[in-house]
Amino acid sequence: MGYPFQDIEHKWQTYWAENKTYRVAQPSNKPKFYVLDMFPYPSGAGLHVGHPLGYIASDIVARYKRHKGFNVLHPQGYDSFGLPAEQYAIQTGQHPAITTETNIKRYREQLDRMGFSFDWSREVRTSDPSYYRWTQWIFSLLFDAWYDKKQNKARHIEALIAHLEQYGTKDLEAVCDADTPTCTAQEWENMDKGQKQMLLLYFRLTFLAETEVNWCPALGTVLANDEVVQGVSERGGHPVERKKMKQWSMRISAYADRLLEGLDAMDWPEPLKEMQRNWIGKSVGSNVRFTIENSERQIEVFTTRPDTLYGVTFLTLAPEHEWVHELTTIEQKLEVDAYIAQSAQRSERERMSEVDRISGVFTGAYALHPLTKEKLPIWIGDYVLAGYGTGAVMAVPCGDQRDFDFATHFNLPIKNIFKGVDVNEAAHTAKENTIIDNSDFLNGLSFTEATQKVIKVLEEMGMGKGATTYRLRDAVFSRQRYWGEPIPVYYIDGKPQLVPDECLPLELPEVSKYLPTADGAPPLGNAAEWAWDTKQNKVVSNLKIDHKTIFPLEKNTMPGWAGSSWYFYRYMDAQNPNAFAGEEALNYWREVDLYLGGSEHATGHLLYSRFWQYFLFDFDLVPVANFAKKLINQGMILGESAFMYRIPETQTYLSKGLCKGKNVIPVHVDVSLVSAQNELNIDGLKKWQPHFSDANFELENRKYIVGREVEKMSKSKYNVVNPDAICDQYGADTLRMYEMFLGPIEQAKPWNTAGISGVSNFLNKFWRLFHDGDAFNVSDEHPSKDSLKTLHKTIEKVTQDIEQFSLNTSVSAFMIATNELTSQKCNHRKILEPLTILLAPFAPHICEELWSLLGYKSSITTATYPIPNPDYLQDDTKKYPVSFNGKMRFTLALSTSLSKDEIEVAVMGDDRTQSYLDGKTPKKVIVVPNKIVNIVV
RNA sequence: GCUGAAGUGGUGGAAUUGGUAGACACGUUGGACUUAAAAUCCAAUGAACAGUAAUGUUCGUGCGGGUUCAAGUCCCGCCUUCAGUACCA
Repeated sequence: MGYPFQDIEHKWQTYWAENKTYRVAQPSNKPKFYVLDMFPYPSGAGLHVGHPLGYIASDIVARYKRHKGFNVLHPQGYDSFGLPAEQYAIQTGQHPAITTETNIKRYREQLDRMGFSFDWSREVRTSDPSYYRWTQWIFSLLFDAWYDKKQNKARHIEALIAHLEQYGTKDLEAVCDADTPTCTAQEWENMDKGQKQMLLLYFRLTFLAETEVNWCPALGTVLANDEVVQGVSERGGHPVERKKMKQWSMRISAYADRLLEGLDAMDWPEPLKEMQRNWIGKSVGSNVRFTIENSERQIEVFTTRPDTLYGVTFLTLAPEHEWVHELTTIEQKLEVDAYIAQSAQRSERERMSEVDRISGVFTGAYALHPLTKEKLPIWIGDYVLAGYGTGAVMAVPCGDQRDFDFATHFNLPIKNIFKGVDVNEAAHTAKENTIIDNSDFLNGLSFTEATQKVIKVLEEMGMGKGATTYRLRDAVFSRQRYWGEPIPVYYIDGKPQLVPDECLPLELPEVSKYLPTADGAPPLGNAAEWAWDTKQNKVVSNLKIDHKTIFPLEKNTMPGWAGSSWYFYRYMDAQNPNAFAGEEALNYWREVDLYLGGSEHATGHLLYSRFWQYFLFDFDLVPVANFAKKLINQGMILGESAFMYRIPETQTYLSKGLCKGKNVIPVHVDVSLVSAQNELNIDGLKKWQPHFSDANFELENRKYIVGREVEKMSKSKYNVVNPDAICDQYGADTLRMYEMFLGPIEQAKPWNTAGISGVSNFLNKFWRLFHDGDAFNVSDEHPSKDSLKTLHKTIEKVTQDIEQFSLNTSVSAFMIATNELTSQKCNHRKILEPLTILLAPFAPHICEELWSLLGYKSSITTATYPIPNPDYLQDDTKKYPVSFNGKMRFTLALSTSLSKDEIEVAVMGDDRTQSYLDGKTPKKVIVVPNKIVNIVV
């Protein structure tokens, strides 16, 4: 029988909870270490074995650092605003807060069973008013801020107002978007309050604007770009369409450059940084203006290849471009209108599946080339996107493949401007080693030279200038949902006003229904009390709205990423009623030292959080701009789904081996009904879902064998493995070690219990080593040299592995050590003590028990981490490859303690060496740094 | 298409970063204990060939080349898988 893990685990979990063992002292004179997991959304399905992978790894580091003498902050909490609880509320009428509370309770039970060392006194929940009060506060801060490009930081809006009073919008061009109105100081002074407010909205870091958004009719809400996957909503897979709406946005684009440049210095995984770089998508080039024939208008295009300006043969505008209607000639009008209507109808999804399709229409208008004054036809094509650059391109068919295809398709001219390059078949897109030709003053220049020269000439002419564009869009911040943070804003004559800071939190009101209202307003429109009384400074009934002192409140709520963009600071000082975190706490903990989470958050949470941190840093509210020193992406644990195979239109299921060449429909079955050998438990199946009771099964070798496929773990695929079941059968320590043993932490892998007995055996063996029957049995004698060697080798290896985050190999190191100690029959106290502390981060319960059997109190605070003794680490011999006259012949074991002369002797003394030497005396023996012994005869 | 990661036994995965490939574990086979089973312990286990045997030889890290005394590791060219992204001018 194995060791009594159930008793032990229960005993210590109770002990830790009662003694508040993991509560963190602050401040402390110890060095700090902050290790954090991305907090979970508490879903109704509970935790599956995939969730804890990262938590176990971070818990191991946290426990290790504690033993190493660090003051470790290792908190946990819940990202508890979210769509599923709201959808459940819509279906059942149960308040999302109740659903959330229930789910959190379940999560907590599951987490506690795995023996995590979280300091629960610092728990945060994003849906708790005492928490989202500060989310709202940061929103207000962003509202009262603008980005000063000259100082390259965010500043208070008062500084902008001062500027406007003195200079108007002069010198602010670089700060704002192209469509920002301009004014003089005088004009500013003459504006009324509302007009001023509207102008300021063009500068505020969170602002209200008419934006084209991803509208999901099925969910009744707006989705962020990263919540839309392949044209359908990430959650639920509903279709998404483009729609213009008045929305709150966050001016993340102001930080595009800093977000990009900041990446270089960060210790985050390179693939993740690359994803963020692509997402920000910086392109350097220039804007070029083209005068329209017979018009005052100029069309501005963005290009990354100004050097190819002489290769332009036509212009293409996006169908949504604002001047399309104005430009189109009467003859072309019908055709153009039809094209615009048709492309507006095409969904994102269709656009994507028809990438190859070339479509477009001529407007009838012409532009003039800024240098040659040639007439260039203006076309419309949906390969040009309204939302990127200026929504217009200069088409250079010889240098861009899409322009080339478009030109070929519509028989437009193609002009070659590259020396010695054939552009009859395809465009020449390479920049390097290309010489510009046929381009007047640019002839003979390279890409770089030509680019610089063209931009200079265009700038002198006033027809263009160097420009940079980003793919990164401002983030839409409004959601038409109930279960989110209320936006602390009310409206006077449609102009947004902040709810005063001292009145926060602005708490979520009760509503009669969680659906949008009949007239399409968000769910908060259903609230009876949702108006702001500016006299009393409180929420009052909607009926009292008089637009004099009582005004309507904002009905949108914040998106899911709002609360998760700053939560790591709240853990530092979770109970503080006066600040999001106190100064003392912020200056002590500073930033997260190690952050663990999935790479799926690369362009969402991790980018938005960086944005907010830069902003808070600009306002001197946090000590560092970078919130996480080191980041590790743990790989996802996938499920191994099981399938039965049904013959269509029957209740007959074929065992996997019988399906060959037959038309069968795979049907998911619950993985808990399947053995490790893929045999289906048919009786269990019939009990699981009664409609299988009259099914027929065609067996092979009297067994029904299921098919397997690796998929994401999900309730609907019946492939979820609950960690509780593993804890029941093997214990939490085994689960913890097995999840680490599965492979490198960063790697995605399917969950498979095939190997778990190996880890379980190891813990039992380790236990038995120090037990005689049921009795604890250690020897106080001095351990043998071999045992000490085993011990110190293991200390060194495991310590290195934890530092390098190679936790799978450290589990192996423990297994090797236990095997060696077993064969040495070593049960010495002096071995067990350090080994227990070494193993404690991985298997805390069994180690606490052994530690107390050794006669000590809880190891968490009393034990210090062992240090390897180098005396026991040296091997007696080292193996060197030996080469003769530069040719390697064989490997020779040499004592490490030998001097250079002695090495020669050792070489000479070896039989095989002698036979190679063939009686000759070596001229010299060279020991080179890479451990090769060279013998020159 | 672009960007990134990865391809090693029947399986999960090691390999001190250029130096005995396959650690550790699962699985499999054989053995011990047992009336029996479970549990536990011991041994073998990349492939092929030769040998009664100890052992020896050859081949082996997706494919094809290259550098080197020496390549899973470095270089060049391919193939495959996974992830992100996509008419981004």
